[in-house]
Amino acid sequence: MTAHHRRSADSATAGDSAARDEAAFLAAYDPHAFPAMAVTVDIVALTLRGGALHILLVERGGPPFQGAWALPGGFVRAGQESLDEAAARELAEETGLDAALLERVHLEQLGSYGDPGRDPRMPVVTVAYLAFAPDLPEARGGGDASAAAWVPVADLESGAEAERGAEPDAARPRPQEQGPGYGIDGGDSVPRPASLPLAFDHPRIVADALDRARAKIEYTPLATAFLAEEFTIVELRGVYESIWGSPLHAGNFHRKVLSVPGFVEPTGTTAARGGARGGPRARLYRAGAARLLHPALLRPAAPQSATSEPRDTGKSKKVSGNVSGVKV
Amino acid sequence: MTAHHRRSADSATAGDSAARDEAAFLAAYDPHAFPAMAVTVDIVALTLRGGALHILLVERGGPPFQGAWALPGGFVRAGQESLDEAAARELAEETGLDAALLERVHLEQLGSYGDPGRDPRMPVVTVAYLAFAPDLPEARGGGDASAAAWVPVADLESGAEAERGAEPDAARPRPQEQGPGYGIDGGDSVPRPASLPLAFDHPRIVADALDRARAKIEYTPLATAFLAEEFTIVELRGVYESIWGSPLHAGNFHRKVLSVPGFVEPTGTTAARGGARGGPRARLYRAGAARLLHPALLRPAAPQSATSEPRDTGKSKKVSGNVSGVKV
DNA sequence: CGAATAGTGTCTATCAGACAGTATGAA
DNA sequence: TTCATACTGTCTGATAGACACTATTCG
Repeated sequence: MTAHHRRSADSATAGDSAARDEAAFLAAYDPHAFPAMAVTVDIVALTLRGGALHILLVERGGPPFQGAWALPGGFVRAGQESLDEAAARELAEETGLDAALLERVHLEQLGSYGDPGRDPRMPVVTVAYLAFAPDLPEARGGGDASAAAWVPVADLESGAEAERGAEPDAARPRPQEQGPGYGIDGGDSVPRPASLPLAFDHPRIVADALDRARAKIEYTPLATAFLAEEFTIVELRGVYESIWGSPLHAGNFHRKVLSVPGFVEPTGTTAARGGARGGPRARLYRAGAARLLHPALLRPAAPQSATSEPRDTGKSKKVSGNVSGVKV
Repeated sequence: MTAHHRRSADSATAGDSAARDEAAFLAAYDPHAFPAMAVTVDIVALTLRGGALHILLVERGGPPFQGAWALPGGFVRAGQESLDEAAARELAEETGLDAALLERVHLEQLGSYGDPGRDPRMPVVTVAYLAFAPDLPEARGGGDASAAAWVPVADLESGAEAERGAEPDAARPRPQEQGPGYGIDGGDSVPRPASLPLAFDHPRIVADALDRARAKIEYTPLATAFLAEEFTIVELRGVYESIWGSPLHAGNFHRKVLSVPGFVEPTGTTAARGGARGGPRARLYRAGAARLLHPALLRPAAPQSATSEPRDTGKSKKVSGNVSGVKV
């Protein structure tokens, strides 16, 4: 990490190795001796609206990829903020949330992307972040002309109507109540590239983010980050079904959640109403203290194709072997 | 991500929004309109030597942190290589391996670190990588004066004798055959910062890498990356015991490994000799085709402290909430 | 031979999933 | 009253872990 390497930096002070005073070294130090490139953060912010998984996107106002959708993000303020801080700042700017609501958002680093040519203008490394948010008010955009909107994730992965327009949320048939909320990508777990025209390499970042999200709610209680402070087990099941894209057995899910220590804790109260067409009032729960689920809530096994190769979080490859399609 | 943001870039061509020709846009484009910072890759390369987990480190030849150990790494060649390629290149340079051996190394991205002040010279973002390697020949160093060596991970996490010297592998009591190889950090899963003086924020990177490694071998067959092409079940168990730091039940482990489809496949041959002090010749196996283990080989449950909070891979936090000690 | 080791059989507690059953409350 | 719904009971198959046992081979 950093610049501890014998190349440019240390060789610049090569004959100077006896200088024990690091302060003096740093005072005489020339930061421009290092190669530099642009560093940005990009946020894959997910939320549930009307039982369907949505992602926060912005519309590009200028080239390249003018008119296409892109992940919200921006430059890291070098030397002034950490990567985590930059991501939190960008998310706040883009959503227009106040501190109270942002408090409930889960934000974690997803990975970095730096292929040459991923931005046609110049070399850029982006550090992608993944955010889980409860249902938020409409995005306000960054304050200038660019539009920010919550877009159904299904529109990104369902190939079809993506081509025609890609207008903000309001301009398309909102899947507000489209029956059960599950069905992100039909359930097959092989990550497909997004088909709605996303700028840059954002399709891959989104695909990686969804993989991570699907895996993360297996062994952490982060599914609760999509819900209000108090929620019912049925609502929690809806989160899993929306993100995994497949229905779960109501009874078994209920018992399983209650059996995992620290996952949820009862509030003692019940929902104001029963189900839409009758039924008892569901009990309300809060998120528990556990940071990890033991035992985990494993996804229903994907229809495995002999040699399993379903979910995987994080890119990986064999070094210098053109294995698995990654050129080295 | 990238530089799709309304700040410097797009505003530089603000009145120009009718310019549909992206080629023309890019020709007239000034890359220096973007803020830039240094980007490096750092490698946490792990291997097993004599039943103990080792990490590849280099000794710093100049300030800052002169004389301290650091992770091998270097600058990303902006625009010329991907992050993965940069990591593979640095690993090859540092280990002096030829392509044939590098072929067997597993390399994956770990995460990025960019706190302000992590390098006293200037702002640097590093993209950390995690590598699993079979027992490799002695590191050769980068070709110049800096020393590169495989250091027992126990020396980093065991507080004690770390202070006194931190010489390369040969200069200290080699734990070549120190009984069973398990015992990285005594078994408690709370990640402690490394105590051998590592430069920069490398202690945290190493801690994150070990967490990732311990989790990764649970649900992937990557433990085989630490072994030769053909191996016995007992050797495979040694990998798990060394990385998890606790002994496993030999019989149950044996049956479990063979029951996971695609984990290992028999070669039909047996080892040349039986155990050191007698016993049948063990059968030899190759790595199978599976990329994920189904079901997974879960770690023995850590002695949980009521509200479990053991293993966790990947940094995470609540936005703008000073929760979990991460300052925002 | 004696002892250590590779590998297997068996028992038990736990867990996931299927199914059925009960009580509640909106229409 | 009807019927969808929240929640619980029970059974079955799979799995993890503990223990015992056999067979092999080095010293």
